[in-house]
Parts: sequence; C-alpha cells; structure tokens
Amino acid sequence: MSALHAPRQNHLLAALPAAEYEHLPPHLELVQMRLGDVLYEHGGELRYVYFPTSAIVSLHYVTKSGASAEIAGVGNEGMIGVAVFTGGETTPNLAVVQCAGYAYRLKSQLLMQEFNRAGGRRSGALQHLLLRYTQALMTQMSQTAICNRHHSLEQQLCRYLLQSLDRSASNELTMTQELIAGMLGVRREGVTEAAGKLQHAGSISYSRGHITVLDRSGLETQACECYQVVKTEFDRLLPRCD
Amino acid sequence: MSALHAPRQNHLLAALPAAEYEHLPPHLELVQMRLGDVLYEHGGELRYVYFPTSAIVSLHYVTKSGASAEIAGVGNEGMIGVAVFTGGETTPNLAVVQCAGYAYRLKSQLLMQEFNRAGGRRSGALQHLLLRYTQALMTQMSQTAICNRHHSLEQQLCRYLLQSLDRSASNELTMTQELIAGMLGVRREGVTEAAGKLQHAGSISYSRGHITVLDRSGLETQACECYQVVKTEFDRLLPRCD
DNA sequence: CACCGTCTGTGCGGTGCCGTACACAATTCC
DNA sequence: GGAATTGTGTACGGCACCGCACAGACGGTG
Repeated sequence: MSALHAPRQNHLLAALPAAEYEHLPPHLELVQMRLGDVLYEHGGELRYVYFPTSAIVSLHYVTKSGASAEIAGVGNEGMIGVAVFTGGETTPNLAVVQCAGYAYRLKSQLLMQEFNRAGGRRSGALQHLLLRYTQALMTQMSQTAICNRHHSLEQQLCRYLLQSLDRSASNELTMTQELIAGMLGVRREGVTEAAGKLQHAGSISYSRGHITVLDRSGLETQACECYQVVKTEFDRLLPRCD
Repeated sequence: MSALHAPRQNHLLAALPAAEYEHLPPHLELVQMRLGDVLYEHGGELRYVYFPTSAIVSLHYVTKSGASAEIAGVGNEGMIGVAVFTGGETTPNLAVVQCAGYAYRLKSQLLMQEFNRAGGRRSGALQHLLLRYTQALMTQMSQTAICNRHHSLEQQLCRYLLQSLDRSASNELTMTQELIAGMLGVRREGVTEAAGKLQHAGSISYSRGHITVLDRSGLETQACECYQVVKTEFDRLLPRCD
C-alpha cells in the first residue's frame, strides 16, 4: 500500500534503479504547489528542480505584447528544470503551476552533482534517464509548434485535455476555460465554443472550472495526431516499469 | 589563412578545446549536401551526426495530411543528430537540406563514445558543449511554437531570413518563395505578398530564387522578438571564441 | 437573503490566411 | 528559336479566429 505522497509517484524518480535512487530521499522535499505559483521565470535562476507527483506545471512564454502560450506541460511523468543539467541554468521561459498539487524538489546543485557522476562508480542511469526525458520534452515542444501552425482550436483543446488527463489521477480536471485559453494562447470565447461542441457531443461535461471527461476515446478521435505522437514518443523513450 | 573547407568552420567543433578536438579529424568526413537531401526521417536511425559548415538543414515535421513546417534550423552554429546522445536514437522528425553546402559528418557511435567519456580522463567539454547546444535548440523550438501562434506571416518571414542570413557567408540567399513557404508552413502566395512588401520597402531584393538582403536592420525592425530571443540565447549558451 | 465576483454563453464586424485558379516572366532544354 | 519548366504576381470567395461588448448563471460571502 502506497503512502499518500511518495517520490516514486513521479515516473522519473520511479524509473531510477534502487542503487541510484536510494541516496536521494534525504534531499527530496515535498512541496505544495498552488495554482499560479511561478517556479522560475525568464532570467531567474533555478535553485531547485521539481518532480511533480500530482501537480501539473506549464512551461510558458509571454511575448512583449502580453500574449502568451504554453510550450510544453510537465506532470508526474517529468521534471521542471532541465536547464540545470544542460548547463544554461535558466531559460527564456516561465514555469507556472497550472493544476494545484504536490511535487518533490531537489536542490539544483545536488542534481548537477548526481548527473555528472556518470562514468564514475555509478551506472549513469540518472544521466541516461534525464537525457531521454529531455528528448521527450523536445518532441513535445516540436509538436506544440506544429499544432500551433496547422491544427484547429478544437483539435488542440482535445489534445490539451488528453494530456492533462494523462497527468491526472481521476477523470476530472480542475481548470477554467479562461485558464485553458491562456495555455493554448487563444481567446477564452474560442475555448467556450469548442468546449461547447465537445459537451454537446457528450465527450465532456463541465461547469465553473470543473471538467469531467465522459468519453475519452471521443476526445482521441477529435484530437489531432500531435497527442499520439507525443505519447508514443514518451512511451518509447521512458517506458513505465510498473 | 583558412582552407576552403575546414571542420572548425562549424562553431561547435571550433569551440572544442584542442585536447578534446585533436583526435576527431581522422573521423570527420566532408560531405556535400544538395538541396532536398534527407539526412534522416521519422523512425530512421541516425548513422551519422552532421556538423554543417556552409549547408543549412531544417528539422521538419510532416503531418498525416501532408502539411509541414520547420521546427528548427541548423547551420554552421550547430549539429544534426542530438538524439544520438540523448539516447533516443531517432526522433519523429525529418532533417532535410534547405540550403546546399557542406558539412562534416561523424559516425554516431563515435560521438556517443566521446560524449560518454566525460568524468574519465578528459574534461567533458564535448558533453558540456553538446548539452548547451541542446538547450539552445530547445529555445529555438519553443520560439517556433510561439511564433506560429502569435506572429504574422511577414514577421515570421523576417525572422526566417535573418536566421538564414546568420548561417550564411554572404548577404545573398538562394531559396525560392515556394521553399520558404514550405519552411514556414504557409502558402506560397502568402510569402509572395510578404516578400513583395519587404522588397517595396527596400529591405530585400529578389528574383527567381535569389534573395539579396539590402537592409538588415530593416528586417530586424519588422521581425518579431523571436529572432532576438533565440539569438541572444545562442550567444549566451555558446559564446563564439574567435 | 441579497450581493458580488467569477465563469460561461452569444453576437457582430474585422482580418489574416487559406484554397483555388490563372496570367505572365524568366530560365532551361531541345 | 520555340517549347517546356519553373518561379512570381494577382484576384476572389471562404473561414477560423480575433477583439470587443454585454448578458446570464452559478457560487461563495457578509
């Protein structure tokens, strides 16, 4: 029986072999994340890296004119702070909490040490894992670019809901249409319309910030290929070892 | 006086300290790249990684419906085949030559060996460098996503021309409007119109696949912030050591 | 309960780009 | 020198989404 909160609820931490994992827990700190919390912003240093268990974080960009859009999302399948081990220390983005929940955090410096220990006594599994995650993250970014270019608002909404669902424990999501619009970088009214269609079709049901997914496969049919491409790539690069 | 073709014309190879670079040349192979050559495609293995000197390569995605768009470009500032050391071996993308020219290639296996040698005798400068390049590439992808979402065709065209210019030796580019349209994922007619405006404004001049940039700063004014964001990030992560 | 802030629905004109179709100009090929 | 190929210009209807404005509807708070 698993504890209410456990680091291994994060897939990356769960994928580490015991030998590499065992000395991490003393340094892993459970933190609560509230909607809208900013983990880092453009130019700010990353003091910690975060491994979400139940929270969902959005990597975001805000243009000079104030428009914004999500570049990639991170839930319990990933981590926030890739720039720590790629060496740039920061990125021109913003990491903001999109669904409240929990995450474990680790001092950046500590992660760096572990990452660079590859080739030494240990197997380098951590490095290997994080690099693969980085590639998966790049796939997500690529697909966001494509999706923004070629797919309709409704298709994107479906993709977004599905991705959020995969990161969520239940079939209910807590997010307003306003918030989704901010993520997709579109008008709130556009989301209202697209969501209305989905509700009409019986795929979802929502009210005041609570979305219940009734027909997951319906969403998958409506979604663009981007969802599957990203999912397939994540599964390929980071197979779950349940 | 530099040779006509030299590996060090590629900024990444040039940035390697002598101790790490010196044993690479025997394995570096100069290859000619023609317009449209495909270096790898979705699912195909990456037998080589490429370090362009004069060629420009586009990381592309083609949707099921046949639409396509560039995710990121790679010129003499970078390399093709990041997935080799991130461990995924392949990506769901396509790498296609966008401007004919030359590149040096290296067997993927060899790069992997070098990459993983960090922590051993050598300093790990290669690993460090490639990770930083990976981050820069991610910035480019992110910005492509944002640009596709929020910026006009004309702004994107300016950005694209500027990025190509930075990778080019002269102020002339060899690319048709049709090709540019394919890169941006828009209609050819849209490019004609936007390019017409730029020509009218005196920023560029073109005819049948030959574009001459007359007023670079004019383009920079018209371009969206994405160009500068990416450029600044590249300079920060991979400073030129000329 | 009445109130207010938040969330959602709807309508309307505007616009940037699409899809299509076709004309013309500049090269290359015989 | 004529024909075929390739690159560019233009025009027109259509549509998805935008920006704005406002109305209703729900839910928590005093």
